[in-house]
Amino acid sequence: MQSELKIYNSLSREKEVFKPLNPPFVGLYSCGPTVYNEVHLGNLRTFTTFDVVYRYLMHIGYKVRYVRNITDAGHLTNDAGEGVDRIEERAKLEMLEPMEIVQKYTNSFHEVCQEFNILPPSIEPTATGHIVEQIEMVKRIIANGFAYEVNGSVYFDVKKYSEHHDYGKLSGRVVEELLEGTRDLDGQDEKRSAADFAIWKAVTPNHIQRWVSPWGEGIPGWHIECSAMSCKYLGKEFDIHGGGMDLKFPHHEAEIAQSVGADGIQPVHYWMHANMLTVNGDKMSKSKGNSFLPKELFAGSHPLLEKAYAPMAVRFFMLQSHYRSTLDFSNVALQAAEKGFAKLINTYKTLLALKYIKDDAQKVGTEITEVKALCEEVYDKMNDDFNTAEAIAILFEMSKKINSYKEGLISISTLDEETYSRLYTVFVAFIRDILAIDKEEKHDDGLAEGLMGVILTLRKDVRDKKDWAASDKIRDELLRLSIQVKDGKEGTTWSRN
RNA sequence: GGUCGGAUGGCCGAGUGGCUAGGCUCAGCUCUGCAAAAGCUGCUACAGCGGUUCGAAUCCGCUUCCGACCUCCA
Repeated sequence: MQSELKIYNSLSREKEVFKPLNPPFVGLYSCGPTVYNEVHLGNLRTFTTFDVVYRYLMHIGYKVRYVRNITDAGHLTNDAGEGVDRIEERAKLEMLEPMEIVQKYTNSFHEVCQEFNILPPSIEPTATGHIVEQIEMVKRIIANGFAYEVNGSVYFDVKKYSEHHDYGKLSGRVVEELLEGTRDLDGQDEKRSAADFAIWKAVTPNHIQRWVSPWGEGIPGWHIECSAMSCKYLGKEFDIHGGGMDLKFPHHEAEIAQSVGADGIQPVHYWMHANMLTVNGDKMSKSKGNSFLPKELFAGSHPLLEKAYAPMAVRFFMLQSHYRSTLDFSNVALQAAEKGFAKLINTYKTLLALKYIKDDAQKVGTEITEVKALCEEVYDKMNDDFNTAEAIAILFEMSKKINSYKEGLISISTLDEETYSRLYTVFVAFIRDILAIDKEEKHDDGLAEGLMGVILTLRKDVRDKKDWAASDKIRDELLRLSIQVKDGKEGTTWSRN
């Protein structure tokens, strides 16, 4: 590949050439789910985005340590005392221990990831497993004078911090406005300013999740876990931090402040933010009631869904847009993607079965140049801030070539061996390792293969006798079982619809 | 209200100061006993109004509309 990898950095609002701190190693952190509930399709878009980032970085030769956390400590929905702890709320609802809730939805999350072909990260740390690290970090922030304790809770002092550092630089907030924007909420009196946020929170006696700290029993603040865990596993300074756009403020902004407040070092070199999945133009979210679960999608069991969709078709649908654009979900869009996806996968299978025939007499320079160019362009597109949409467009160009070789419309010998092998390698790598859309659906054992072999042999007999009625009857009946028979020049093949 | 982002052909969705996005749909053709698949051809768009420029959909300004964040959120 000729081009350098460029990443759009939310911090600078520009695409920057990616320069890792310690090549060939790359530290990648992305915010994982809070496991009080099932993840929905919108959540999955972000995880898919960073899965592709992870896969691509590895593909181009980096040794990546990918850390994606699990938030399993409950956090109050606001700092002002009357906030709800969603994990405990859920625990009461399901009459389970908070840790049972956490385990249940962690398991479910992992299952969904697997179906979506999302790789497990290198390290998947939990917030509750790192209480000590979080407490230590809070101590360091207090020691540096950027936090204060009130009634067993510790708050980050945004005003104090902003006297020395730029709070709001990631999300484009103006500190003065944040500090002025005090809304008179009850129970907010503990905080010196409305902009301050809890990094340790005292809990009421009936709260189930609780840990001992120097400030009494309580729970860690939401933002501190990512700071503490990224620091522990990737260092005080690391390469890439990702997450959904909706985490930019306050979560990521707070992370920067905490890390700088504790250690005086800007933690992240490249901030990446994945945009939202929308439904009829509105952000998909649980509170808006327009979200659905992956399992509903795969089963087609939701009023918004006209039919069931295969996980890989949905993954492809997401990858057909750029991660920084919003992507609008709709049945027509998904069905269009489904067809394009099937086309690409058919080409992939064709390619795996294709045989290269070397014949130097048939070589055509323009064909070789064209195919070589495609192989380079597809990397150029990915190097341009992981533009999967454009990369997929190139794959479709390659697809036309590959199908033409198969159909004999273009002789495969127009390519020299090196170019053909390059095409093969690149196409397979993109489908299988980078976009990772080749996961076969769970089907039966080899029985179908065997039965179809028998049926097609018998059908060939009647076809040889030009008994088209019998031949078509077999084909029509199989079609009713969603099996498509294709009579090609090289014999008959079949596929599931 | 503040901050930021977006408006692209029948639909989805990239991108860009002048050169084909791509997919889906539709029409036609080739191939085929017929289908399916595949290939080819056609359909040429960038919200509106100004400005900069030899040239803008792409840069600047204004207008309209939409969204995100500002509270838990991927």
